[in-house]
Amino acid sequence: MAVVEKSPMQTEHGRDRILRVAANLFLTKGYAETSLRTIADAAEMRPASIYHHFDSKDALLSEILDIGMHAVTTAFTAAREELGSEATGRQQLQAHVAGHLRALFANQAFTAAHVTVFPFAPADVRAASVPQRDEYEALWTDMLSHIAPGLGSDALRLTRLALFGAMNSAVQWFDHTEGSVDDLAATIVDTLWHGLAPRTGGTS
Amino acid sequence: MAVVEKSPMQTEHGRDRILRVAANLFLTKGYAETSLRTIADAAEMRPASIYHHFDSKDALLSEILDIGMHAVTTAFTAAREELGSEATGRQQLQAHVAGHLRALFANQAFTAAHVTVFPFAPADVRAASVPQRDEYEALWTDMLSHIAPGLGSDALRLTRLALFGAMNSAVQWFDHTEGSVDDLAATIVDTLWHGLAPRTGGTS
DNA sequence: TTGCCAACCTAACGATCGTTCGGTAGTCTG
DNA sequence: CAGACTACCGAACGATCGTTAGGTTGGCAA
Repeated sequence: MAVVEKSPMQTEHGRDRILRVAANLFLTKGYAETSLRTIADAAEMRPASIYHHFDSKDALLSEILDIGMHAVTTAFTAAREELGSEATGRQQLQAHVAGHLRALFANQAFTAAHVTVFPFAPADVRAASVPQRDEYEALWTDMLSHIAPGLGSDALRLTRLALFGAMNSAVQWFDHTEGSVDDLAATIVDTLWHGLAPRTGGTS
Repeated sequence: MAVVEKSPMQTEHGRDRILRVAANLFLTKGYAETSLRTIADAAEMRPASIYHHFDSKDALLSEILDIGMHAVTTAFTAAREELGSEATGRQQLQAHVAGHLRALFANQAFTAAHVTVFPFAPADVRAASVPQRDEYEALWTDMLSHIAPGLGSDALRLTRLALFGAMNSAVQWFDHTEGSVDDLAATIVDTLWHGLAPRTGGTS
């Protein structure tokens, strides 16, 4: 599996280590703001050594974005296949939100980098990632249009963007070692499903 | 009567022009990715001239962020004062969403820069903007907690983040010269207010 | 043992960065 | 007219950037 599931042990070597520390630095400091010398320091190497594993700084970022988008796409299709055909719309939504969140927390820097780093990535790198991003976006749009068929195209887009805004920001404040990711998913879905309108006769 | 429009005409000079072109460049290309030479080119100046108006590149960014946050904060309080005390929760929400959106489209680069540029701004600049950001965030949290008193603190935060995600992303796809900003606000509020659940039979 | 190759190193390259210094026009004041 | 001030400019500074050239090392294969 390309998905990084190793714990960040000191035993990690070479290529994988570069990828992990670079992803974290790109996420927290930004792409242009992170120099190869900083990456090399964090990976306990010299800058030149990075070029033994990657063609360029751009290629390194490109691979990081690939890993991240692959992780969430895999999570999405896995959630879909685990759902029975009799699942309600809300159950489908919750399964996919939980899948996205789990992928987000399991591969933090790789997936989260898409939110913050992508917009400012060099044009070449950005262009290479666009098809994967569009594909993932389409998966969500498709699912949402099925479970909420009454929504217009603007409302559909806004719902997706609002949902992504809530999910992706969670990585910045939610402590997944304390709280349950499934509970978080339930809260997100619950809020989005019922809306803000005063509940007339809700249970619990 | 003299025309007092301050549209971004070619007649714009010096300081204001630097601010506007820099804000647009920071928004589209990123802070570190935009050099002072690029800004100077866009403002039809030489790089050294910028230092006649601003102490440093950081100071320039700091002022841009200030302008943007001031615009949305002003829009928020203006919307609140225009509301009568008998306004429903939904009317309050809609007025503030419309205010935020109008401020966003009127000062595009300045306000939008907060979304994309702020996270990677130099630590000093970021620290200087944090209080204003927190203040604006608190305005929304406070309002949301009043119009949806049933929400827990996590749900409240998620609602705010989802709302911001929807509103702030609009700047990237909504054409405010064609569609009405008020209609957009209505769509956002409608979606968030009623939720995704199949509507039972309520009137508009 | 010899040869090879992946992994890493030191040292330096040219380019670009933010910034500074010392000017020069134009305009307003007295 | 002299002086001051605003707005801008040309040219350069040191620092840092991504990148490359040319080693050195250790382990495995034959």
